[in-house]
Amino acid sequence: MAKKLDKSTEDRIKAAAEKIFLEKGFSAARTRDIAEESGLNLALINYYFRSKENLYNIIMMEKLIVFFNIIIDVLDDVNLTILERADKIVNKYTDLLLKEPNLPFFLLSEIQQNPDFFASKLNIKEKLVGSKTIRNLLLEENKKENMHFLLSFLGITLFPFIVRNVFEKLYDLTESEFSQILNERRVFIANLLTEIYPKVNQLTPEDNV
Amino acid sequence: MAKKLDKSTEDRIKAAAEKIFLEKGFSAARTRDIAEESGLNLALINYYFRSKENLYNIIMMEKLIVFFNIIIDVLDDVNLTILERADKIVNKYTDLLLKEPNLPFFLLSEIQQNPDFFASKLNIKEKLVGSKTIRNLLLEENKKENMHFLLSFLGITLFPFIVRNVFEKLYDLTESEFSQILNERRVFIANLLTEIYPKVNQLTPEDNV
DNA sequence: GTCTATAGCGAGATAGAC
DNA sequence: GTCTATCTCGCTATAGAC
Repeated sequence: MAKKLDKSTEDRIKAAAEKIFLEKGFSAARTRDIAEESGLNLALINYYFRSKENLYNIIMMEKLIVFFNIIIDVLDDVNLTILERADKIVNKYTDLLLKEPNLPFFLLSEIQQNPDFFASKLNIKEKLVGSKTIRNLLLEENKKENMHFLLSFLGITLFPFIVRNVFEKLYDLTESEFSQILNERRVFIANLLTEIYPKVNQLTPEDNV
Repeated sequence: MAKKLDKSTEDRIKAAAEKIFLEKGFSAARTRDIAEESGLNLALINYYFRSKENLYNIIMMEKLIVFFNIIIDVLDDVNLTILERADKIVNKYTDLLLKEPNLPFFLLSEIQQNPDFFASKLNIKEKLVGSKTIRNLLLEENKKENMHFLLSFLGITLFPFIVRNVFEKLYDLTESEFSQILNERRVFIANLLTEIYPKVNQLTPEDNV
């Protein structure tokens, strides 16, 4: 505690860049926007980070890690049942994405533009696909069913955050009204998963408690 | 039939622009890319469409209509039960998005950058929120539950197309392998909806058959 | 380390020949 | 209508004073 209250110049640039890149994406973001947002000077961005692209990559890496670690950290926690793990993932994503609404879209656009780079970096792939739970899911005979379940679970959890803007505009909801829906959704998803639990139950025999 | 086999210059530019904009988005797309893709000349883009932005808007409008009409057209079809309508929507989106994988992301990025413009244009909002079925969903006392159901249904249906690249890379799937999963998913979703049908059933009393 | 001024280039748009 | 050549501007990056 009691770290420096006023952030270093480097941190101020990073914070500003994070905001701008997450809002606009790489191409539409201008280094001038970042300079203005940080209250600092254009030249300092290159002094500290060498180039716009380098700064972008640093932020993108950090965000990829934050995002995927939510799943990675919980996936093989054998102290929890599958449903408890699912619940924990839902809650952690809800906490994160209420704070950083632009995050899913930011990561998607990066992966969209640069899929091979995404696959090779950060050994996210190894950690995810190498996890015991995922291996169980994918090595079984009903691999396809498991893939559908995974897509559905993540869809139910993440899709509302991805289309947040669309729904707010279509239904004239304020940000805080939609935030409330997203908060309530933790329970809705938990109930939904319980209802279809027999199905889940079949899918990961080794892991169930 | 027997329309001109070789498309007009205008159509060739539009086709090329569609491809490039859907791949790269507005900012990253260059008019030079579009010229090259069409096999035509840079100057012709401005001759026919006046500006990059104008060309982009034309394409974006068309795509918004195509995308939202899938829901709008089926929503109030009283000849179908709610489940049959859901099924039809799933199948129509699957057909469309197998052909145009970049479409959801393209529309999302537009709405992300320009939410107010999206809301005001094309009276998509009026058509969607004005539909009898949606009004029933939203005017009831259990409005919140219905919103959750809608988010879940669309999430299960559309999310796999949105994260297509991510899953292909993480699980080393070819395009055609994932296409097969998406095709099989029509049935998976139909079954899932049947399982949770009692819930659906409560939600739209006026409409059920 | 921080700033101002500017170099250098890439991209959209257009003039003008055919 | 279609092309080549070019104008112009806005952006990233950097030189150089403090």
